[in-house]
Amino acid sequence: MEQSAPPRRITIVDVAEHANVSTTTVSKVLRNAYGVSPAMQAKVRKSMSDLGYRPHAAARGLRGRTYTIGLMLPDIRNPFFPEIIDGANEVLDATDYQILLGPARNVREIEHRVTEAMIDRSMDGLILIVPAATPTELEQTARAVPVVVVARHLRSTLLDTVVTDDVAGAALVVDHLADLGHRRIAHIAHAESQRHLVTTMPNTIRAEGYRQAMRARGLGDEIDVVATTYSKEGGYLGARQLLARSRRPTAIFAGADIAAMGALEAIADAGLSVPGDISVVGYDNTDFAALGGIGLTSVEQGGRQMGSDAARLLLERIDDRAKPSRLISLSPTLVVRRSSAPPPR
Amino acid sequence: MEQSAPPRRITIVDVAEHANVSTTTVSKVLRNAYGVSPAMQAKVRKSMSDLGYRPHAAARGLRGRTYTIGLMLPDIRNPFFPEIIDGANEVLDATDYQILLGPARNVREIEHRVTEAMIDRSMDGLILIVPAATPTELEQTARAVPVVVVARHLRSTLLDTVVTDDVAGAALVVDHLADLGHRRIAHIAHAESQRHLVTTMPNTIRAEGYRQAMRARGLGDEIDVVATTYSKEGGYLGARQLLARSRRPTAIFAGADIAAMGALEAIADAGLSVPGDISVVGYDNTDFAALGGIGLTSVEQGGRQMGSDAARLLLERIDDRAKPSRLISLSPTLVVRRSSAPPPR
DNA sequence: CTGAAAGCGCTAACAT
DNA sequence: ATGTTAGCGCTTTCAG
Repeated sequence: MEQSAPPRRITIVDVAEHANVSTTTVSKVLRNAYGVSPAMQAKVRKSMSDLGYRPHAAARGLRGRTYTIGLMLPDIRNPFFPEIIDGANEVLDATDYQILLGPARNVREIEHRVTEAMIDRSMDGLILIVPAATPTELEQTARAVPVVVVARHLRSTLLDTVVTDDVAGAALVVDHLADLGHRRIAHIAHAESQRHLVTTMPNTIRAEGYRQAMRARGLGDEIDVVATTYSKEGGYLGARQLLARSRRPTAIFAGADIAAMGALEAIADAGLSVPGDISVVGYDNTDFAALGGIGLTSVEQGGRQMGSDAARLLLERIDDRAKPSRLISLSPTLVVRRSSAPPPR
Repeated sequence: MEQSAPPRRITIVDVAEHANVSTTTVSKVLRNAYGVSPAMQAKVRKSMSDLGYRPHAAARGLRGRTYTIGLMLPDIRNPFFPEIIDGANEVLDATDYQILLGPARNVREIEHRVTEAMIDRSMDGLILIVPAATPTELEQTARAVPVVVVARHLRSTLLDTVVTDDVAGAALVVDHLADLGHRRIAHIAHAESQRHLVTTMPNTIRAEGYRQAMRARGLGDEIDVVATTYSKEGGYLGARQLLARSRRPTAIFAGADIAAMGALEAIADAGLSVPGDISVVGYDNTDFAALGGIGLTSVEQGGRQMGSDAARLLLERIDDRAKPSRLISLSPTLVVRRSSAPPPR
């Protein structure tokens, strides 16, 4: 009942009084700024902990930094993104920066709203995971705040980028399956609604990589792509279409593990076995792929690495907005498990 | 190359000049505050859109609100949480509030750090999903900022709560399996490391509900709980232990769908079939449970509902911090699918 | 109904 | 090496 009024926050002024110094000195200690004697340092720090002082990030932001990094991701249901986030946290944990997540729920408008919200809250930098925005929009954002884009194949002087070589990743899959003797290798893709994004989105590049690799193996006539979405439902529906073909594929390459999950369901529902009747290969090598009975062959992108690289690039750009932009491209590897084997007969 | 200096932000002052009014008026329009004539309203709004003005949330926060709501969740890998988040967004989308997520990575210290970070960024309110903090700590937090706790069985005058009846949920499962003829019904629980939290955490209450229900059905002697974690790995390990029993259970009740997933893997690895050899029931009714081949019987908690209720409670508390606290308790239901059937023979 | 002016907690020139 | 002081963009008394 005693709805005790929220006790007034301890401010820099309280600390200054307690330590008998000026607020400037306290501020300097706070920022580890140059020009404070060790003695002062200690005295001020003592006052801070005595009083239980915590800097007010929002207020700091009005002049300097908020020590906040915004991470936009398309949705929170895709198990690949946590890897990236873990990677980013790995480097940020050691700093004063705090990550806050903004999921875009796979809607362009929401992505836009979230991104603006982050800027309006004066975050120090943004990590954008597979954003659906146009390159122009992204550069616009990058003009307002340091930005690192993850998993979009674009290059700009205004922002840094971290990607994996999706063409190579798709080729790994096709080559692996072709080496096993498969010819009818189908691909479940994520449909791209934005026409101008075709050259920069990982899903379209993965599909294109699949086509190239098929041709390179002399399997151009067997190219078979169904475009749904990278989701359990998408994989399920895609696989159902493929299984209904008169000449059924002997192998399915799903553009994402989460879609492979759906495909596995559809295959089971159809009374077929993996890999006996049909091989399945995923992409992302999420922990689900590794687990027990499934044993999904999948492409490892190095999500943690992408995340930590992104965080590092961002920190460096925050410290020096003028530094030349960088593009980090990681090479994928294939992790072979039980879901891929030679075709039947 | 033209590292054009980030164009200065449009502020309330620019708008005021453009509209030939004072900043006060602009501020009032911004907040829909009382005492501005319709004419003024229109004029100011026009200037705002002409200039592309966007309020600086961080600056607003220094005096009033930031229109930001922080949502802390234990981890982003559990597929149940997105439901809650969707529910919360459902009500918040219509407002000026923006949700930002802070994952705690299942570590108490990180949860604490995240929560403080949200307060320091002067968020207007916090939604805490299954926090691991003690009731005292939670009340402490609630003194600093409006708080709604989701999925902890606690009652406090300082904060609002949304829960489901976990005792009833566990009973639904036990009764269903017992009705099918099962006697050796085992439970995979999430171990509680914090002793004092035993009475308020959903996992412990679910386990206790299981015990009660078993006794009520005269199956007290068959009670069998393995405590691992609510995760794929936890379910896998738990099921392996259970399958190794000399008298193997004929049914497994996993405290969360994600653990049930692991259990299903372990059962498949052991060469057993579901539900032929063993029945499996989950909790949370995540979309994974519904999908295709799996068809997992599971307890529906109404995650979306929990999320939207939480958001509503929070908005109301933000508007009136003195209003009496409320506890919303939802009743779970059982969704029966193919993974549960009568025991063998 | 509208405006002037004093902060919110902190940083960054600019003194001293 | 330390202190004074003017803002950052906005809200909010308090006058008019």
